[in-house]
Amino acid sequence: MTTKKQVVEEFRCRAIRDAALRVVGRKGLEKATVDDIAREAGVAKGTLYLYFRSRDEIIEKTIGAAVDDLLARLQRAADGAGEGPFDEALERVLTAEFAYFDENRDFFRLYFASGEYSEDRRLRQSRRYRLHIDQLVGLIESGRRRGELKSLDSERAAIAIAGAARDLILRRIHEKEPPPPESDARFLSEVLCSGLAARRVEG
Amino acid sequence: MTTKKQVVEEFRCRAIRDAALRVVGRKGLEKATVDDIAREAGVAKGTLYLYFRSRDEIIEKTIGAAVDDLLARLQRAADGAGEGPFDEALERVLTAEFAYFDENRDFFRLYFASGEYSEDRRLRQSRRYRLHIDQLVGLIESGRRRGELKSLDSERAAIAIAGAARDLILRRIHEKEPPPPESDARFLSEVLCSGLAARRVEG
Amino acid sequence: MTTKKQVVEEFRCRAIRDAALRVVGRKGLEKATVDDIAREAGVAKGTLYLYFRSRDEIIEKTIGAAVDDLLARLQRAADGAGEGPFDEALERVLTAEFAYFDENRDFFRLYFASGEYSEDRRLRQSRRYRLHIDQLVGLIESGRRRGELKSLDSERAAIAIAGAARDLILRRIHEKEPPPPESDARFLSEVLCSGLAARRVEG
Amino acid sequence: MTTKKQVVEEFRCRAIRDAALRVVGRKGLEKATVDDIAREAGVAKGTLYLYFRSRDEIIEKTIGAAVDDLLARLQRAADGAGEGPFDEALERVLTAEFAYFDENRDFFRLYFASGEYSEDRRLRQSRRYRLHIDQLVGLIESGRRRGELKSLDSERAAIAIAGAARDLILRRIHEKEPPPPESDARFLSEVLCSGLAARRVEG
DNA sequence: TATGAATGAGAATTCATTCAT
DNA sequence: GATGAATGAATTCTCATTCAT
Repeated sequence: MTTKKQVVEEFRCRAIRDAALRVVGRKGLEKATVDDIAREAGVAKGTLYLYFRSRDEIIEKTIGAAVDDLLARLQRAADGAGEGPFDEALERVLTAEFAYFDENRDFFRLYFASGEYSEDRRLRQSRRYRLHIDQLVGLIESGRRRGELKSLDSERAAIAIAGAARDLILRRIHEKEPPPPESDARFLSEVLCSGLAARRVEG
Repeated sequence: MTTKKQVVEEFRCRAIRDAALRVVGRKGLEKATVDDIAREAGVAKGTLYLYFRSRDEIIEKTIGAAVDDLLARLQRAADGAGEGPFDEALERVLTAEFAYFDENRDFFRLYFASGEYSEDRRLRQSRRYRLHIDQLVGLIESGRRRGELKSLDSERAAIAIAGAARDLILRRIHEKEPPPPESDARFLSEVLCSGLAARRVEG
Repeated sequence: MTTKKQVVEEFRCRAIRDAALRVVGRKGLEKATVDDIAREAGVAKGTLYLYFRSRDEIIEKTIGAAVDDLLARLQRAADGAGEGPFDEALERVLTAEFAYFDENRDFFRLYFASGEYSEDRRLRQSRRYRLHIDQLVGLIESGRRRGELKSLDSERAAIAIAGAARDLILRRIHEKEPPPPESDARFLSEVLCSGLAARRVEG
Repeated sequence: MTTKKQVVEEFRCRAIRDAALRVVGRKGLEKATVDDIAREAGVAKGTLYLYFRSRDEIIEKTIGAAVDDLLARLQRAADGAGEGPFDEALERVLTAEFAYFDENRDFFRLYFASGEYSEDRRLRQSRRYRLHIDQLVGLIESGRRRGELKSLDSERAAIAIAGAARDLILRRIHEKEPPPPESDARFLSEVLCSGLAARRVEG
């Protein structure tokens, strides 16, 4: 059973993480101070330490929860696309990803900031990146099983897709008026599926 | 004429930047202290301030010089590939990029770290990113002029290529025994040129 | 209403200023470090920064508060002397000034130290000096209105009085056994009122 | 005999002191760095240490030489006035003092800065202040011997005169268009000789 | 539980002094 | 003698963490 205590605890934790997300989005990962987060959350500094062991844990869990959230969305997009052809499924997943970043610039900044090197953090975060990659691998594998795709190293392909998407997101963020998410998603999906090369009739 | 003083100055600056590069690679962008850098460079803390105005300037210039170095290498790879077919030129550029990161794990870490969000820093660094993108745009445009490539938004394509390469580099770094640079380069070049989809005879 | 928080804040600020006063008295204006002041105040260094923005602000406010304190005392002395003859009023003001410095050697040192040249500091402090001068001008003007004094440039006179008093204070500080404040006050008051010249019957 | 070496040495020392005087006048006693002084003097930093043992010695000797210079001028003014009546002699000395400061704003700043508290410095400088006071004492005593002045504590009087003059100088410095030196000198001389009080026929 | 004042280790920066050239 | 690059101790300021209320 979930006690009232646990409910309150979870509520507070989320409020703090949300505040941290906003502050990190605004000031960057290392520049976000515990003071900033407490003020943004509307609680006293000491309170943070009732729910988290350290500043690092706040940052860690904030990034973790945000990435989990993104992955869940992408998963839903991929799942819903379960049976359709690969290129449409991919397009849908990418659209979900682009749209998510458009809605969450703060999150985006944090997401990229989280790439900042730190041996410890990277190791702890890499599990999430793996999940993201595994989603894409699953999508590719299922396309291959249906004969839609070439036989290829699906993990390498997944990584390439994730990276290409990431940089397109970066561009979207910097642009005053980014194209609709669907546009970038279709573009990338097409390049990836049919390539850049002009079609030649296969001998 | 280049005076002796200027030579010494440039030499010292480079030594300090090299030290900073190693320290940042080891400890991360924000964790690298002025003490660390001085110790690594084998000079006194005050000496750093003879050549740089502040810690921030050291970091800035270190990243800048390293990225310039990479871009110059990539440019050489692309230039040398001037006349060849697009897929080979792309492969050569990507090989150069992958090889560079293999040789410079420290730099790699710094390069990704430099993605850390900071409005100021990002803006100042973005010029270099643009140069990288422009290189790829040039490559694509020349492929298109020769009729090798479809008509497409070459900037979007360049960004996607850069991102895909970046994440493959990431994987290389994490792997104990990454495949040779040529392998990843050929893989990505092929995916990008001819797409993931199984070949179907058109119409 | 004055909240408890404000009371505590004011109390702490005063304690820090008092500590700063002692340290500056002991070590001089520029030699007084933040560490010194914190130690003297019996608080941690960081605490100072909860109440003051910078070392400079501590010094500034410390001098300012001390001078305000002196001016208030002198004003009380001058006010109390409101109706009496000029020479007695002046004597009372000077006695108050001398006595104040006797009680506050530290302050005295700081007061003179505050003369240290610094365009900014001087300008900010000059308001207080003006108040001091204005007090004396008021005293002189009221003496003139009562026909006790010659018609003269009362501001120049006030400045001369302030300066003369200052240097007598300096001497008091250096002497092992200075004469009672009343003695110097009477001396200066007499010189200023009736002059150094032997009396001649005016033809 | 004065060797060439000594001539060069004295020349260099003076050049450095002059530079120090200007820098201190511009930046204040504690803010004037060895770098500043060397740059102003047009020599290398190390050179300063060939002629002075430390920064402190430079400051010390600079102040000392400047004050000696002033005292010599005042002495000349007082000497020249040897036989005249006291009030005229005093007026001449004060005129010389005011004029000197008008010509040397940098010096003035330094002179006041030198009042900055520092037990050591004060003691070393006090000899010069004594000389200044002794000059005035001499002037007063000679006036008394001629029956021009009341019988009074001539040292106290000398100190009061010095202080009054100092603050009038301060005012001159701050004013855009100070009155001619003679004006302030006459004013102060008159106040001091015949007092502020309206003349009453002595019963 | 919640608070927020206090802490103090740690970071960046300055500058008097030295010393190899 | 003269130089000025190099030094590193000393200084100011920041901020994660604690703890008495």
